[in-house]
Amino acid sequence: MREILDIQKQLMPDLMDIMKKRYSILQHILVSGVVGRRTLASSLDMTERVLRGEVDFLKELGLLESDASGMKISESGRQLLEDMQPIIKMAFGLTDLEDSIAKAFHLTNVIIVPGDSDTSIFTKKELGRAGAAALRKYVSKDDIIAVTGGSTMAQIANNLAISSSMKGSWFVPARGGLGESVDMQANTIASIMAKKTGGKYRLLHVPDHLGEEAYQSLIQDPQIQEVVNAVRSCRIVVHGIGDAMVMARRRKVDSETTSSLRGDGALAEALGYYFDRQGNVVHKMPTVGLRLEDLQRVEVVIGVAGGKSKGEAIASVLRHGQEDVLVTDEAAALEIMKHV
Amino acid sequence: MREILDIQKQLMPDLMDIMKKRYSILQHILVSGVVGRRTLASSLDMTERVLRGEVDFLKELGLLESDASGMKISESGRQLLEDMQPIIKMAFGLTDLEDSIAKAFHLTNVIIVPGDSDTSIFTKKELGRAGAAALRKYVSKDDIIAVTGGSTMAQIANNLAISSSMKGSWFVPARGGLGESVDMQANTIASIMAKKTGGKYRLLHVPDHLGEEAYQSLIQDPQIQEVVNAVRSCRIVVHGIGDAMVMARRRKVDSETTSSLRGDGALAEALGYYFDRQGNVVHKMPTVGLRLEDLQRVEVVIGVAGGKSKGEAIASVLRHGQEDVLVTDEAAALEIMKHV
DNA sequence: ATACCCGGGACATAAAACGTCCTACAATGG
DNA sequence: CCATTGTAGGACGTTTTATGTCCCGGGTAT
Repeated sequence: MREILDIQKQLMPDLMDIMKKRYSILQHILVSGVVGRRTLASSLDMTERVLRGEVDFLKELGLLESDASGMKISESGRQLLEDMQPIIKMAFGLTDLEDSIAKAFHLTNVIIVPGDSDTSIFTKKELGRAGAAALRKYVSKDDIIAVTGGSTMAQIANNLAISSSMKGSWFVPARGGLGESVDMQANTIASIMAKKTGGKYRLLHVPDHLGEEAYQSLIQDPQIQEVVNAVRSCRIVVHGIGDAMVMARRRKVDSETTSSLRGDGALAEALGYYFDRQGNVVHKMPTVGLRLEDLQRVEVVIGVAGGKSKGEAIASVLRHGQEDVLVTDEAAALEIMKHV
Repeated sequence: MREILDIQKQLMPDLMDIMKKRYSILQHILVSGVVGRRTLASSLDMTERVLRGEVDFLKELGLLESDASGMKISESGRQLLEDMQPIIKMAFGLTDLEDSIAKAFHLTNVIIVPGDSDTSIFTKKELGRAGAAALRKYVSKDDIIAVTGGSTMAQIANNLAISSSMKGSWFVPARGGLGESVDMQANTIASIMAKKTGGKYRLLHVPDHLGEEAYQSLIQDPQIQEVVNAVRSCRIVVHGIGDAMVMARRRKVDSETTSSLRGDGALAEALGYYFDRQGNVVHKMPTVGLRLEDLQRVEVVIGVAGGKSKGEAIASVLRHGQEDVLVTDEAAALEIMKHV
């Protein structure tokens, strides 16, 4: 049932907008009884002429009638409106959630896919598709795009396709080695994305668990420096968000640091930084690349994460306030709303 | 499930066309493997430029990829196409039926609503809605519209609404008294339609079972003559189609005529004429108004009838070859196709 | 009677769609 | 190896559509 709308959305992204527009016109006319064009236009926040176009169309379809005293809904229009109620609720329930989250955390765009990535592999794939679509929407020619690792990011990479708008783009890992397994590393993701889209890539080969001395000499290396500079001048960042403890375990962080994290109330992880409930940074991984302060200069920061278990973590990162776009799933979104 | 598509068809018929267009483009690309714009355009019967617009759009959406050697479908495009299969079939299965019937009987337009009017009152209402929509589509200012009686026609009248394009129209009964009950009479239907649309009407008051002498003097009456002339100069005819025997019974035709009808193989009735399987007229009701030969001059003849039981009758009338537009239901349409 | 709001006509303008042609490039077949 | 064919994509003038902005005659309520 909902599936059918999701499929149609893929083929005609503006379908929902048109549907909602026409529905709300009819809805307003229904509740108003008889109403005039100008009155209706201002109450719907449309220009008169645009409304007129729609109204003429709806009249063609026999969904509303008009005479010199104004417009009113026809019988078939009323019936249609009634039949549409459940569809509208289904279709725009998530839209309302998106708007709420966007407003609560001052984001420019929120995309929610139905389901729960924790329990459904399909939802996870869908999250990847939506993430890829979001990236495609914001990218422009010759952009530098910094990406992180993780299974969600891997899904996004999976769903990217060759595209002329990304042909000149550079994909780079946002940060160096973070101790992830190879196929989930930022380096891997960046190269896959580049291959899929026809773009180019540069990698940051920074071994994990480097001593301080070796680390210092490494970051002096001109090659490394060049990539790091590219990363810090990126226009777009796409990153995953994780639960702090889960990430610490996955990255085999030593027990001392782990207990320190726990003590500081670390909840979330993103871009190698650990955040507490209030969105404060309580720890950062020792590696090179994009620093949190660089984000202010980055034009588009896209966070992608889903699953009920990650809801609280996502809320923490959002509270830190550097995100522009969030791509998540329904289950996580509902959790996020509990923490506003 | 199908409901949602029907609703969308009502609210955004234009989007459904777009959906079909984009689907068939993807479909063609899928089966062609790699194909070029010009080749595809001719095989889809589109101009190159229009196809190009769509293709650019689909590329934006990541549903297809293109390089110098041609276009091919992307993985998400292939997946989408698969997911859409049932939706397209549900949404446009009837469209294919419509085309087949239109072609078989040389009609300019066929409209099929889902369901079976025999068993579902909802389908019957839907048939009325579709009939009203068809009439609205063909009517222009100050037309004379001749209508017949019957329950289906009554449903059409029900679904008409006030409309500026019909304000100057005249509604007239196609033929005089045919022995139907009052609320299903052509006279009644014509007056209801006029009231609903804001149009005007003239009636033909011809009592049933009139003697030959009285009949002759009646049709000499100037008032009657005037209406009859109006009827015969109508631009649009909307009529029902019935099963011959059912109609004979309903009109209380005497037993002699009934058995003669049976002997002649009368199958269908329309406009007071009885037709056999081949579409030949085998009997006509003795009354005034539109004659079958007048139909040739009528610009738009719209036949409206549904229900599995009427399928064969509809096919008979269609075979007579005077129809331009047919509005029917799925069950009848399937029966009709058995008689091509 | 009057003041107001109505739908709908009109028109200039901005924007989108479209038809048409061209160019550089890849593949294919001799 | 080259000619031929088919490809995407750029360019540009034209047509169609969408939109903003008025205005007018006609109902309606006060």
